[in-house]
Amino acid sequence: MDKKTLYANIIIDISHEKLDRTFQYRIPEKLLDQIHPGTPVEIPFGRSNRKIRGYVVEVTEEPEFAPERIKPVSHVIREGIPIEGQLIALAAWMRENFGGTMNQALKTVLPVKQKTTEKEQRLIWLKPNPTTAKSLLGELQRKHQTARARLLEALLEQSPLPYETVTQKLNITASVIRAMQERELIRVESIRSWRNPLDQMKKQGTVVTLNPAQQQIVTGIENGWRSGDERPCLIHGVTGSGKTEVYMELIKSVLREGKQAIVLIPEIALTFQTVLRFYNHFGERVSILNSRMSPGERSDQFERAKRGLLDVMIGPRSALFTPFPNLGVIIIDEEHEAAYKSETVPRYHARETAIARGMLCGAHVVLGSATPSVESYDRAQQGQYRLFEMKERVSARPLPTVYTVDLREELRNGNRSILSDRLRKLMTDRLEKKEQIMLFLNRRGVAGFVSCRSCGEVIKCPHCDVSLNLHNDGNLVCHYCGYQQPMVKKCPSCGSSYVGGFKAGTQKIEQYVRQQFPSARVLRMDLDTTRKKGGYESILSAFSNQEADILIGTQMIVKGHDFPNVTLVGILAADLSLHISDYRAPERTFQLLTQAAGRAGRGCRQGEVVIQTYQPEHYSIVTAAAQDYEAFFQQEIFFREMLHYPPKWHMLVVHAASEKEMLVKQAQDMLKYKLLTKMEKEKEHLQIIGPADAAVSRINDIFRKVLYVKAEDYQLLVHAKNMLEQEIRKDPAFRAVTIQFDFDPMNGF
DNA sequence: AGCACGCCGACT
DNA sequence: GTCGGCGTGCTC
Repeated sequence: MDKKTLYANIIIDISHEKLDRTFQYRIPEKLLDQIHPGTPVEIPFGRSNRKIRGYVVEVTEEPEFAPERIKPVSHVIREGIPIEGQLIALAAWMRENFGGTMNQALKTVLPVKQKTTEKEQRLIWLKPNPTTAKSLLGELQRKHQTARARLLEALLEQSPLPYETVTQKLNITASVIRAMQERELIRVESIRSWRNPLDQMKKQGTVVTLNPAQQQIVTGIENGWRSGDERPCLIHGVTGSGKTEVYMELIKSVLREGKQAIVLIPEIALTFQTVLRFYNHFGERVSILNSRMSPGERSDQFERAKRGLLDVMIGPRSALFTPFPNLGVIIIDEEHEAAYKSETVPRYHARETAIARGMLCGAHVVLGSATPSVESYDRAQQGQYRLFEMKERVSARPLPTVYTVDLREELRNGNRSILSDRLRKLMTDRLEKKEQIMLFLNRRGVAGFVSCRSCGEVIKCPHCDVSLNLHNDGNLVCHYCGYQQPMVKKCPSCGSSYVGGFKAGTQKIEQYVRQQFPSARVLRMDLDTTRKKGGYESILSAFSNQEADILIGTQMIVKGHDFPNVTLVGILAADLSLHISDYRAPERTFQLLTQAAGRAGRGCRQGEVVIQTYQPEHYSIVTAAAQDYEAFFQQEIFFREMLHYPPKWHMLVVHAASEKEMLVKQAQDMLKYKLLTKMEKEKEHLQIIGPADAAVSRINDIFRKVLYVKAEDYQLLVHAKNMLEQEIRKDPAFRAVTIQFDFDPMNGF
């Protein structure tokens, strides 16, 4: 095979919007094996071929330009890969492993260059004293050097002047400013003031002492690091076991080596208390990111990190790309959270990406959770991660007592209400004792599954083992394979005609609770009540200040908030989240129940938890009630293996969307055909399912279909994706269809 | 950003 | 004619 000429797309190391794109250069043969995405190179640029630095972003065979006009790369810059190069290399890794274009990956990793924000100010000062300046002005006017005279005159009036005023209002170009600087007529000074999200915080300087269990874990992890063990560490610690102190201790030891730390947390857990704990420890050298910050504010934080003004960055998924020059550790708290998977292209998983970044720059990765993802725990079992267990709550607070209530039995006993007898009695008791209660309804993602109220049986797809969804046309549909059947009239298991969907929402529950306990003060927290700005915080702080006795809510009430006075948690319909049409439903359910249960008894009093369910025998519920993660995991991994789901197998979802339904169908059929023909050899290791309608098959008149490809080997799916991406680029038939890839999806389909 | 190019008025 | 300043447009 003859050697093709390769080209490198390169971004220039200059911060100016006009140059914020790639330029293409030829790769000389002798540099071929040294040039990869992220490599810093020197290139000739512009008419004068002045030598400048750039970063390789992509290597391609396709010249996007008349080949004779493409200049060659001069050479590779050797001395250390700076942070930009690392992040570009990371972007390339993300593109390869999660799909999309290099541009999309770069936009995710490198924050868009901000135009000079209000906070960045360059000032121009008059250098000579006014008398000399005046005589100079006369001279300039005599020589008709209009631009210089204009600037000098303005400066005599007022000095300093902002750079922008000078260039825009006075219409002075940069070349004039440079020339005047050289002749010592003016002085340009840039002041950078940073917006600091933690400005008003007051440091309290607490001293944290670790208990023996925490200290043991810190020592264990550090010993591994010292002996060169580069495997990620997974800390499995029950709620309340004090993982945060362990993180802080690990961060301290990394800082002692002059390195920096990133702490990822789900956005919803980024509370004032959490941040304050870190701030008390690390003071001014901590910053945070969150979704409410303006682009300018965010890029300020990145800029501070890059300039060595910060040591610790706390934030959601995107904080992973903080440009620390010498990153030492990445900590991912609540590593099982679905929020770590991006919903936009590239659909990367922060956990995998963190591990990739760790490899690139030699940083350690620490994962922590009370309910580790099945993926992570499996890897720990396989020895790919080091596993650390924290089984006790701090200061030996007992775990709550958990009762499971069978709602079918309640129905037989004539109780059709939302509250079981046991929960009602316990609620009355707590209201008398002036202790607080949380009622939890895990109903997110519940889209019309059908179950028997009498025996608990859920109508499932005979091919996919996920629940069927009731569509408006009266049919039951499987969102994995497209299987359809008419709505059942009777329960196929027990013959009862009491079958249907579960409809109760938080509003209805609130009404009922108010009616049952007229003297209780009730708060409700769901999408409706938190939509208003600050609604979320105000409800939480009201409950925290004991302005209410009962808090009713969805998912969002169970994530990481400590209410010491809560001693009773009621989970109203635990099996609701079991029936999302998603293979992760049992895992999600176990996690939610465990988290909800963990809310009870965080203070000094023992807590109690009531789990109401139609399926008390389901392993997710049994193991959650027993607070036995290990048992849940064993059961779950067995099913995953048997049904070829992640982490034992891997899954590539191909989404196609278009305004024309025909085109979507054609595109998916074509992609399936390509998979079958272009991967002849590997075909037997692939399972191709679909195409089928997406869970929401039509949004705003855009039709959507999905195709599933499963394989035991992740790399085989990457290969399949690369092949399909190439076909999509080649064939104009795909122009009118949007195709996206999603590996090991997290959020239903 | 930084450079060349071309236009324009001023000076010899 | 030529010189230097100034604005414009382009950079693979």
